Amino acid sequence: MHDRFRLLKIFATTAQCTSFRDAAFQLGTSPQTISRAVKELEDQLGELLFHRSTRQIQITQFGARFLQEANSPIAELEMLFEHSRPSRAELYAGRVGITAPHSVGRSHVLPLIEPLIREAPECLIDLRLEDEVTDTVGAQIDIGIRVGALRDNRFVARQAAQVPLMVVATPELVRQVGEPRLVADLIRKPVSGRVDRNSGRIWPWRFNGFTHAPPSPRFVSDDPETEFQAVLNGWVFGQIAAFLVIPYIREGLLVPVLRQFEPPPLPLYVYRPQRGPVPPRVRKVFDTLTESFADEERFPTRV
Amino acid sequence: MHDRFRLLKIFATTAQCTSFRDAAFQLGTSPQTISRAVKELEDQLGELLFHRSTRQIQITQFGARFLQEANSPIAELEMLFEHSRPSRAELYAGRVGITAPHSVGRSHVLPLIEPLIREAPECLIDLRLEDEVTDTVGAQIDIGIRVGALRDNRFVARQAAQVPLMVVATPELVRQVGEPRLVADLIRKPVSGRVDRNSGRIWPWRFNGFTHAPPSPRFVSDDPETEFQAVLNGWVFGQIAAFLVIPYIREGLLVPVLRQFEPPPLPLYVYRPQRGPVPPRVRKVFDTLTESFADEERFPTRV
DNA sequence: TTCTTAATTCCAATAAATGGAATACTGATA
DNA sequence: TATCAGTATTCCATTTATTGGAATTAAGAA
Repeated sequence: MHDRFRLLKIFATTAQCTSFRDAAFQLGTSPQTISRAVKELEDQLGELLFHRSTRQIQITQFGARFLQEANSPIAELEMLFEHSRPSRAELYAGRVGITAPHSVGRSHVLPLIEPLIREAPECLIDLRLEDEVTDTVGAQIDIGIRVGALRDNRFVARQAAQVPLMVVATPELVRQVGEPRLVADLIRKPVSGRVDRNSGRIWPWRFNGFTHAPPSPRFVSDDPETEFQAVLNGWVFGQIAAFLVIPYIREGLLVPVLRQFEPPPLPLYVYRPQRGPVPPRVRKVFDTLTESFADEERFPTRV
Repeated sequence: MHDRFRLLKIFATTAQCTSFRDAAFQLGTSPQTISRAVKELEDQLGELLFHRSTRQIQITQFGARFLQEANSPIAELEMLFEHSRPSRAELYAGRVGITAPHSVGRSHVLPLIEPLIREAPECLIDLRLEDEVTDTVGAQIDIGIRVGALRDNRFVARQAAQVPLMVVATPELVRQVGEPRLVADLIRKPVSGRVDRNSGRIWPWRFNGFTHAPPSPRFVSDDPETEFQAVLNGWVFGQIAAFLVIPYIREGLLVPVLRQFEPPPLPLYVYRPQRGPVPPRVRKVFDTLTESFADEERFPTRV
């Protein structure tokens, strides 16, 4: 028996009992175990703890003193484990690190977690917006949100929503340059392009079954929202995530075009690192996020 | 791994290291063990303790806080075991319960342990004088002293000295009634008898190869020293333990008779309960006692 | 890209804990 | 006085846990 804490626990309990048998019953074990544990503790301390006959046990003077000294550490250690395991009041206490792309994070994650902040005020949300996927380990990330395929298999990922890509422009722009009817028509229209921060290359536009690299974009940025702003300004056609454009389409500020060529929607993943236990607060945020993303009201995927 | 203390110890050590491998080396174990222990602790707490990749480990925010909280209990528990194990200064601190017959205890044990009390002032000697052997368990006895055979085998006993039995009387009494030349002569002399407290019967005198029950003792007591006092008073012949009479013989206050029939000396045992560990102070007293009893100066066995 | 090193998992060997049966013993009772 | 009931302890076989080597996976450097 090498578990010092258990040894102490057994000793402390036994000290309150009239026999080893009682102690065994209270601890849900056998008298043999008690006998062995007390003996082991005695050997470790080099002192007798109980005078014992078959009819009675009596704590030693040393044992009584040791019991007094042991009580505090026992209690402290128990507190350490009990207290660290969150109880109702602070079940959700602690930090939850979230990483998300700027586009999703600023406009949607924030509103989504608002009820959560009210419901669990003990919970500190640390939302880091970054489009590059550098959050593998060092960054203290509990939950990640990404649009598109996840290459890393160390995550447990859940597809929470679908993100259609829509080619949009302002009604004015469409009136000026005409509405494209085929993808090939885009060649003659002003279009935007987005630069992949990692590779430095311009992302090709996606369509149903094929891709189309804008040959001569009129505006290029590495930031989706900046690109979107260019579209809103009426400068260019852009292929933009549905959740960004749908509110504007509904208000008539943007019009979608080439809808029959719309590509399969991109998956939106909510994921978390696979290893280690999942604290309740993290699970709570994770569940809240996935539920909220599935809510068409909060996260529109259709016009 | 159920040893919470070890878990904490591993965690605390690892928190100071740059890798699990380092921690394993410091703790004299393998990286597997570290990995498993940290994982186990994480599972018990429901929280991640280290962010870790193959190249670096980084303690979690929760881990850092937990480390702070854990430090005190770890230290306390270590103190409990370290401190309770006596260190130089108070190696001999604590109580030593000794039981001895009145005759031996009052006159000889006290002087024998005198140097010990000076040498180990931390040590509390609790000397209980009782002739009956009732000190089996409840009485907090660490060391016992008995003259004669020990029936109980639960003791580890050491024969520390021999106690010859001598038939003595005052020179005056011998002059008055004549010196006995044969054991049978005792029938016509005044003799003492000692009552066994347990059985209530009078002990027979012992001689070399036979015993002799005093047929008509002139004085009887259940206390050896009272009996001895009667002899000193010149009332009777008595068969008395050598260590009591020798000083008086040397001063000429008593004379031994019938020496050629002297029985084999009784063994004097120093013993201690077999079970449980032997604290240094008990061993110290035990050794001091056995050594002292073997010292002819302190415990005379020959005239 | 490949190479090196670390964390982790798997698995078989080793070590430890467990509880039933037997033993030894105490205190009480007939 | 002898027997009985109840307890601590030891022994031993079974079960359980721990350990470290080998293989796997991954991250950072060259």
